[in-house]
Amino acid sequence: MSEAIEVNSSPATLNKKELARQKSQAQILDAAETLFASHGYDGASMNAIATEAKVPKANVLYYFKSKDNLYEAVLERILSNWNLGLIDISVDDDPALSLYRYIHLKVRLACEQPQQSRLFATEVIRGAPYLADYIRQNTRPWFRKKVAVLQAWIDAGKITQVDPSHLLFMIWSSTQYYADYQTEILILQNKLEYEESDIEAITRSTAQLILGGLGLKLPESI
Amino acid sequence: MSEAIEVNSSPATLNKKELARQKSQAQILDAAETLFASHGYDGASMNAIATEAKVPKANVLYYFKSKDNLYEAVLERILSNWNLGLIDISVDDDPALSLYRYIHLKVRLACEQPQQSRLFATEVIRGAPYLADYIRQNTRPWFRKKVAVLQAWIDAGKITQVDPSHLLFMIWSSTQYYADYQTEILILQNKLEYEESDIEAITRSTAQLILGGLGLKLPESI
DNA sequence: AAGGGTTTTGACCTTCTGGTCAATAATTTA
DNA sequence: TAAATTATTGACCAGAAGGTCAAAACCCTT
Repeated sequence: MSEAIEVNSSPATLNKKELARQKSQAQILDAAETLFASHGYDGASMNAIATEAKVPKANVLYYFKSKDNLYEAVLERILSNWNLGLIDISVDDDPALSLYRYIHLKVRLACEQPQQSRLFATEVIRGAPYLADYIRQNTRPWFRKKVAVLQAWIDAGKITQVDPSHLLFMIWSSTQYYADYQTEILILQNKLEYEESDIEAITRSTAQLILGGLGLKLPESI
Repeated sequence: MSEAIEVNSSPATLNKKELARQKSQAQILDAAETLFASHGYDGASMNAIATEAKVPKANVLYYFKSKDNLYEAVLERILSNWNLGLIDISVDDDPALSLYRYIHLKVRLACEQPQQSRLFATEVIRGAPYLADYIRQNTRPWFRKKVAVLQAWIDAGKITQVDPSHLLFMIWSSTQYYADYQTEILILQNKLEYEESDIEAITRSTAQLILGGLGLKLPESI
């Protein structure tokens, strides 16, 4: 991924120009995220994004030199947002509790920010043209560390013997599913939208199945 | 010449026109499926589809009146293909065995026909503009029957008490994930493609976790 | 062999695409 | 205040989009 649009973060220079720039950029990024997520890269036109952001199209191209560039900026914002709330698991942690927390976090993210998850999904489905490098250089090392942690838990007899990679994939899939397939899920359950109680119910059921499969019980103190 | 033979020969009138039509249509549908899956609805142009199918663009529009129509035809072919291989579960079945078989089938479908799964995914992510009706009228009744079966198993004490809907979602997600996120999974595992042995390994791990979460063991006779 | 219907195809149409640019307006700096 | 920067925006461009059409090629019937 090439360089992002620079975001001037020095709080000292809070003149009107900086304010306008940040406001416009945020508006544009929000609009782009919405439209890229719902219509895909090609389905979201610069015109539609500009209209949604309530700025002229030429203004969008003034801040983000090209559509590619804008798309990259949206992806980067999503990834940095995801990394912020990331919960880590490590060898000495209690498996049941830390896995439960990780699942809870992922479910909440999926239900509360489904757009971001969906945009990520469409990017990967297309073959990850923009994210392949990121995954190789950032996600893979992280993934391998977590696999090692899970393997250590298995070796210590803390959880049932199971392929750690597939365990991680199962956690990712079963949580992300509620974002990506939201439309189908809501139709099947005859609902209009997720409620706060759904997040808890989904977390509980998902954690129950996965932890159960690992020979663990749901942690009592939540 | 051979009029008497061809008229009543078989359910398919096998004259040259019919053959050409079926061959062309199949070529076009194949090409459209490939391109819709990899580039999305808007990303796949009629021109590209025609080139991939090795027919002139006007020919594509002769058989399928519009892009919308072609897209619908592709979706319908996928759904009918999926319904063909569908394994049903019913109350009197053995939970472990029938769930294992269902998971196995889903994993194989995901690994061997990832395109179809991905196209379905992008359609649902976009809000299922074409499939919402189908899901409401076909999938939902089927879904509720299966939920009832699972609930019956729970009531009979055959499986652990868990929300049946979420159980079904977990099976769908954890299998479909290997198609939709194939790119990411292959990068993380440093592989080029799935092998036959992967299908077995994925099935085993997935089934082990889900069945374990239900208080069941992997069936020994597979 | 002739006629009627279907299939094939290149040329063409309109609309929309991402992107450019020069003129103008606003703000900061000197 | 004047000069220099930076931001805003309508007009515009070449190319690609989905779709139309009529002439030609093809096949089947009679």
